[in-house]
Amino acid sequence: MSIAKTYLPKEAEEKWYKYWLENGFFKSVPDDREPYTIVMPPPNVTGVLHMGHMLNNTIQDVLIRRARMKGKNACWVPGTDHASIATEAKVVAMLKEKGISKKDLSRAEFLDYAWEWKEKYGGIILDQLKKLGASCDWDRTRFTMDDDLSEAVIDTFIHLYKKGLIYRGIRMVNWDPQGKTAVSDEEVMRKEVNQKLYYIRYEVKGERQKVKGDEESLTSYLTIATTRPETIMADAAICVNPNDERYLHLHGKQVYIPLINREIPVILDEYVTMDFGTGALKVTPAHDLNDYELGQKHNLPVIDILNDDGTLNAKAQILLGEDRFAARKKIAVMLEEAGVLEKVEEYKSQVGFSERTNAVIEPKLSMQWFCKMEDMAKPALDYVLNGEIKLIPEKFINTYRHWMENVKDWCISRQLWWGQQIPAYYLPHGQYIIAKTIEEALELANQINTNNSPLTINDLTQEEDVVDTWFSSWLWPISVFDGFKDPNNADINYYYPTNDLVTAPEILFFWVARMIMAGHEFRGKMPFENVYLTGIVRDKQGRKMSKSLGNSPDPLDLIDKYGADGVRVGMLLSSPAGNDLMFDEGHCEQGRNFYNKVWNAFRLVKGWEVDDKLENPNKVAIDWFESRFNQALTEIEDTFAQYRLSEALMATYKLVWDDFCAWYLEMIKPVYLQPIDRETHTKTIEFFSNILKLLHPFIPFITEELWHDDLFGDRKDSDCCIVAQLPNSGEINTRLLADVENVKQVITQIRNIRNNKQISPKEALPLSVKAISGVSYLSYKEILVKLANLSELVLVTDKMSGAINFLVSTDEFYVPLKETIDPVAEKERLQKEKDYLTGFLKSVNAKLTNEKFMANAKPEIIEAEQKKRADAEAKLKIIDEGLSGLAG
RNA sequence: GGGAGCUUAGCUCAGCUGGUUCAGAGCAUCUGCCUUACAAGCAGAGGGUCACUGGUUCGAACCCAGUAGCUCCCA
Repeated sequence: MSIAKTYLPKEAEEKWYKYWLENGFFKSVPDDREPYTIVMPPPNVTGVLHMGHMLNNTIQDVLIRRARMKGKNACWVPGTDHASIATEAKVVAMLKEKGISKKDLSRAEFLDYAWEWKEKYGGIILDQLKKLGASCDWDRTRFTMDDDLSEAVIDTFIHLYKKGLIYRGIRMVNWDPQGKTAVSDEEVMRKEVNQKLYYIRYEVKGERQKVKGDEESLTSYLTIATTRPETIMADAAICVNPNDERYLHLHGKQVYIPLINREIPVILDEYVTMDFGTGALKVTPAHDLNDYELGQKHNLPVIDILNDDGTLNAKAQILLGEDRFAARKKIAVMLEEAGVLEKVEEYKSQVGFSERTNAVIEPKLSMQWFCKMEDMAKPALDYVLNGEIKLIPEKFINTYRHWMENVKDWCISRQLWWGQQIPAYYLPHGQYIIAKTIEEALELANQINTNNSPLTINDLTQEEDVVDTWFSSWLWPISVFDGFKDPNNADINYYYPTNDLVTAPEILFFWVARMIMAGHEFRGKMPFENVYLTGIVRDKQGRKMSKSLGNSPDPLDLIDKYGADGVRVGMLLSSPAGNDLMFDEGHCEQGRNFYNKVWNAFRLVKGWEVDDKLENPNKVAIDWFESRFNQALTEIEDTFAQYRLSEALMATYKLVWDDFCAWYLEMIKPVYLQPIDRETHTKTIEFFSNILKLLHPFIPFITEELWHDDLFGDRKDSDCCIVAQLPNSGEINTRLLADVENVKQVITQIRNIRNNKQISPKEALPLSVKAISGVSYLSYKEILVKLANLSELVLVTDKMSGAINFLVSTDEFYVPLKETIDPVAEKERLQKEKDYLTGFLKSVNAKLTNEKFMANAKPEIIEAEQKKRADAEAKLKIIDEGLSGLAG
């Protein structure tokens, strides 16, 4: 079988992914092996693959493939979450296109449409992950609204309610007027926005008569500054700081709200910042969290002038039905016309946006369901603080702790239909029963029913709201293994707790923390051991990649262009844990170049003819690479253990490109068209096979493709790289490794001489060595002769004059050339080196003659310094000889 | 306003408990090569007052304090 000149990723990717699936290599069932489990953070069903998913899932796939190759029973559970707000918004939009309004549909009808939508589009993102090579156990694919998972959500709700951890109450919530639902604090993104600060005059009651001239007008008006003039109709008071001398005369007064002339009091509270705006704050309890608290304190009425969709209602008295932002513009004009708009300033402030719909969040008072967090947060914090759960990188522990120590109750209700409907049933008089079914609720209701006639099902109405999507996903590591339905089943007992969770720091709180809480609450165990936090994928300018900015490449296009393997390498190359990744297509190119290198190295080896009569001239090279490979294996193992994936990849990259391709293959490569000996050939194939294994987690497709080449002999169907076992590290001959480093330096020096003197690589050069370091260069003669193209290598004991010379370690090398060397330049070079060494020796001596150093430094440090001194002295001696030789 | 973190080569980042020959890598750059595995390549080379200022120490990129700039989180 011959091999193509270039690797064609597309074909290989389709072929091998299919092959892996057919052979069930991704599947996992509990057995005697040690499990290694990852649950995929379920992407949104509405989502399409973006760069963040690419990074996240590449990392998971590398971890899972590696575990599989280490003999563990690797299980990667995929799935999606139902994303209630986002999905509902999509479905509403789709219906709108069909000319259907959600209002005209019953809940059941709407849900039918939603499920239809989910069946059609919900699997797209998972299919896209397959293109990346994700080796998930697809048979385990779960969706947060699957029957079993939904049942788990309802059971959990009931469980927590019974424990007193769920309650209903009026609270100021983050209202999304577009999604028409409350969202949690964590779903509000704050952004700095250019706004306007309106200065509005409120007339002071009983001061009107005095108006004459500017000075007096100061007492007849009170000016406030606000960014939200459309809410003045909801004002309940004006608040000033009691220490503010400017307003002493207003204490106890009343003012009139402009335009509607409603009378409100001036109240005093130190909460008000005197130097912000005018120092007078309009208090609007219904439309601002801080104002609400202030209102509670001062017993102010709550006047809510906004409808659920953000338009003004009858309580506003004016601008009825106008959207809040339209109303803002209009009221500014009205205020201006009324002569009460003093000025308008540009102002930057933080505004909350809904993460799901991007609508500006409206603080709104409403009846919502809450989950108490304090008791659950405590143990969840402990898992992380005592190290049972490791956050990688550790710097996130602080953030985690800060959040858990200041946790607020979780608003879990959403005014939507897509999701699990809250199992609360209202009785005619407003009491409610929490029960799994309406029948159960009815039974319970009749137990407390004081009426003579028993209640019927028709008397009960179920709560309209659904629970927050996170109230499903916090159960994910348990529910995907049916840990609620069947708490003692084989899967949950085997796979739980899972090993690693790979996710983004942005959801450390509202997902990771809550999973830990749920894990503790429902299993008494943490849900995972390690949390690997990836960074945000940003563009070259450091901007977060997003659809709206249009700065994100389509991952599938990238795969098309560079191959899945290339993109995987590209994602991993510059992504240390927890650090943002400045994505650059150049990295994917580097990835492609890398697997291309592997491909070509393979072509070289494959092209060799074997001659059984030949002796093996490459024993040293083989021994060296074997040691080097084992050394690299240890390093790679170590970096993986620390979850430094980009470093592990780089170490592998260098082992393959530098050590194997650039050095080893060059050392053993036969002269063109000449055959190679059997032993070297066999060994090299063995090395190559190990390299493929080591590379597989990073570049699974090309390694599988090469694995099946007949160079490796016949393979059974099940003999695949994906399930091959990683080699164990063998002996490392450190002496040999160190010697070869010297030999490589010698070769580099000679190549340098060629470069400088314009000598062709084809012209063989003689080399003499005066060695005192103990390296036996003759044992590396084959390598030196071949890679430096030497005509001879001789050991000498005397200095050679008139030859180009260089030092490696403390050994002196001479290349006699016909061409005479320039004594001036040579002298300069030696003098420079001498100056440097003299300085260096001086600093070493300074340490060694320093009593405190000798007293405090560890013995091995002192020893090292002594060796430095000896080496420097030896080198100086050689250089001095060279200098005096030139002088003479 | 509160909290956390960052600042090392042109770029992206390593640098473990302060101490191996003078701070490392990859990419990019420069020089020379179409040397029959690979120009998606080969062989070389250059490039850093470790943000700044002080302090601790025999010794500081690393520890401490302050300054400046940046990022994130919370309000």
